[in-house]
Amino acid sequence: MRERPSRTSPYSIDVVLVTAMGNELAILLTRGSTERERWALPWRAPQAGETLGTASVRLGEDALGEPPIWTEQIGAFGDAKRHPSEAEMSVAFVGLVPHQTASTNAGYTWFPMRDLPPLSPRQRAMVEAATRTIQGRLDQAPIAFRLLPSTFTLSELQQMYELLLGKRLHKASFRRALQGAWLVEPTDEWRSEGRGRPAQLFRYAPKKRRRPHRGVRFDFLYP
Amino acid sequence: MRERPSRTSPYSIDVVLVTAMGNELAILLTRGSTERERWALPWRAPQAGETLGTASVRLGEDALGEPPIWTEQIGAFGDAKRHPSEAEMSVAFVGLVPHQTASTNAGYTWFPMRDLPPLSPRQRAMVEAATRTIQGRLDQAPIAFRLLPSTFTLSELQQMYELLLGKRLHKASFRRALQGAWLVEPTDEWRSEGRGRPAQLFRYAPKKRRRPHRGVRFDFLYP
DNA sequence: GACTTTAGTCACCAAAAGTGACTAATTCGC
DNA sequence: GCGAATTAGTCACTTTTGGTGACTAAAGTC
Repeated sequence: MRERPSRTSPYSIDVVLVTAMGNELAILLTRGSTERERWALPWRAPQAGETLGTASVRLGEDALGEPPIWTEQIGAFGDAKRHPSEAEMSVAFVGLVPHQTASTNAGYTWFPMRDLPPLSPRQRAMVEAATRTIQGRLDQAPIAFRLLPSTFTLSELQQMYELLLGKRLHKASFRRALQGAWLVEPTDEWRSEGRGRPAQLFRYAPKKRRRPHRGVRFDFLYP
Repeated sequence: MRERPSRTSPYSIDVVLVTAMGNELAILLTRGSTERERWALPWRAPQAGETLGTASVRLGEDALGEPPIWTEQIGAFGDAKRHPSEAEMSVAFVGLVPHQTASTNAGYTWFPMRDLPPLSPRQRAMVEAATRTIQGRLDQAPIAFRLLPSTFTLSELQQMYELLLGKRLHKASFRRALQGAWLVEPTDEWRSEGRGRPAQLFRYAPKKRRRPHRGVRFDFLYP
């Protein structure tokens, strides 16, 4: 990403690295030295012998010292013109970073998602699409678990889901659904955190389960 | 798509055009004159002043004489190497074609999805991803309605959903869900089709509806 | 020890989905 | 014409899932 090819690259690969910081989601930005000091998502030009997926992983490694724990392609963005590169088009990925490993290499900074500096229109669109991708995959991939430490309390897990979904959940309903899905198993550790009853720690340990067997749901959003 | 740029293009834009033919889904292929007579998805190199989305629509127009009634990006494909173009990477779209307009321009042929000729690995991956994209959007966009004529019987609609989902649905459940979603309204026409009671014709006429208000669903697929 | 705070569970109700059986209206075979 | 077959449309019943408030449990605070 640092070295700029002499000729403008036909497309770029960008990554939206997401982590949970406190009660907020945060994404990683860098200040490109050549791009008028503007903040930008990490990106690079495609390199020979490298697939799109491995390029996105390398971007994460360059920024954090280790690869994101989960990545997924968001899509190709070519309609919003402006981009830190002058590439006509960009392929974007989301990557999840557990909070422990959220220390960055020099030149990279976490920004709370609610308060981002100005980005190029195309990268702004990527951040919005990243949120939608995460929310859409939330019940198909262990996204919340990847953002938590390996053991966690059920309240922490619920707070993570609330953060990712952007809405409050009812405690009993959440736990009932969780139990039905056989996704967590209790450890024999408990954690006392200030006042209140200590909470039992759980780990992510999915078990085989009969596929939920549903019919059609017409969840149309528009009138 | 016909004219080949002198230098290999950095990427291509491909489209998976889908229609319903009889009891099967079909996709549109073309036999590129320069690519060893192999069948391929319609594709073209990016052109100046054209966004990705409009390029995919133009591909549909070139093949069918009119644009697909609905398109959506599937994603960028760069990992499977071989492609009719020698582009390193391709951006793929799905497009829906109503059955009435399924007549093709010269050089294009519909193939039933269950029985496709050999395609390049990358385009094969696109076809599989197109199916997943359609199934994933089925309850968020009026995909089934776009593949049917403007009026249809509820049995035809159910058969379309069964085709797209690849599984049988229960008649009463299907209709109950449909009614709850306020998606169709009856016309005063009936159609008698061979034997059996004539069926009432309906049209797609969504009404405003309160958003279904659900909690978390953990539909994890893997053990 | 009374009060507060957080964890964890329970019971009840409402909504949604699964299912088989029923009635209705037509064509087919005779 | 008439019964059998076929397809459409609806109903009633059961099971499952989700929403919700209230309850008990175990810690800290004063």
